[in-house]
Amino acid sequence: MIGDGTRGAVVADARVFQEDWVPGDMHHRDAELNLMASALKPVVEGDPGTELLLTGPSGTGKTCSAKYLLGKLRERVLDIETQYVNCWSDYTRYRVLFRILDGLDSAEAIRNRSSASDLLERLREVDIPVVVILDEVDQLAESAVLYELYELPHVEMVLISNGEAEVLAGIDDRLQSRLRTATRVSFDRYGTDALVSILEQRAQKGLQPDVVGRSELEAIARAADGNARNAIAVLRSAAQLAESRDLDGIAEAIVDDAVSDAQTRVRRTLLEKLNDHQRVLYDVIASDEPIAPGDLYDAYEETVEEPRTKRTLRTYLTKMEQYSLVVAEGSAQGRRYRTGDPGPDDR
DNA sequence: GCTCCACCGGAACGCCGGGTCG
DNA sequence: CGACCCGGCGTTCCGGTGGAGC
Repeated sequence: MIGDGTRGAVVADARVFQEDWVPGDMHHRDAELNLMASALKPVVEGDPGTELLLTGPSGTGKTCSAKYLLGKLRERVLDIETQYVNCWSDYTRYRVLFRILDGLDSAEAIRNRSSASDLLERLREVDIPVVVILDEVDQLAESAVLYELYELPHVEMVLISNGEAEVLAGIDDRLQSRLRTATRVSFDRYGTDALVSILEQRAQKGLQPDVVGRSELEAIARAADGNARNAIAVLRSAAQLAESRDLDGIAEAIVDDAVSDAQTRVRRTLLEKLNDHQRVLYDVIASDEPIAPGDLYDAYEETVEEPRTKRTLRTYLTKMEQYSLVVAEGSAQGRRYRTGDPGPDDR
């Protein structure tokens, strides 16, 4: 097998199970896709369209639908650019603009000493329509950039967030009122049947023939609670577990193990994103939960050689809370921290 | 070719207002 | 009310970078 080291007895193409994989045809999101397509239609004809605002719980196909639709758009339209930005990792004005230009310009056109204003100017000079997906837009620290992008007539924004309130909370009034005309599309959790059909699609593309049956997929779908991302992650874990155990298929008995394996994988991935100080904080909480803020800082201070200040720890804890690695309960003196479960719910 | 310096983004952090529990 | 905690905001510091001057 040339150029493909991913084949095994069970897994045929591991790429299908990666989070950013976009299927060739979307299932169960026809109504949402139609709404989105009609909002983007003027853009294709060179007119400004209305901004799109996609909301709904995680794992309901918001990102996938947006990427899918923009992919289709690029197939049909020559003079259009699309770009995906995840505001979770690119949360500053500079990084958002850089990411957008990154997909448009040749890389060397962006000099490292360019300021954010330079980048905005460069984007202003682009002479074809640009459709930008801004995923997890509520994570943006400098939301003023949204207004700057809105002001560019040839830039069309697709904003994605769990809830509308989260988006509107951080942005200034001018943009808030203008976003009232945005096309809103809300995504609901998938039903079990829909999840099974999504899993079937992935299995057909990513697994060897006949290694998993419908009843196993149903078991996985039921465990996923309407969340396609989780369902696919569990299927991936199940396939890898089956392979490592030298089985020739995915039996229902393996599903429970696959669920916890997928959770472990998520947690490990998140923990790897923490710096040393944040990791110490997590370990302190894990070893002595629930723990009061004062005690947490004392324990941290004893462990680390050059401790950060309390103010910085608060910033760290907020971040870890957003990852769902940490849960904070109560307020003021009643505050307690404990470890959380990254998984079904949002980060 | 080398050094110095101006400038950038981003992290750390001090300050402080506001909220809340005991 | 007092002690404690959170988080927004402005400032400072630092590493990276590349151009000016020698």
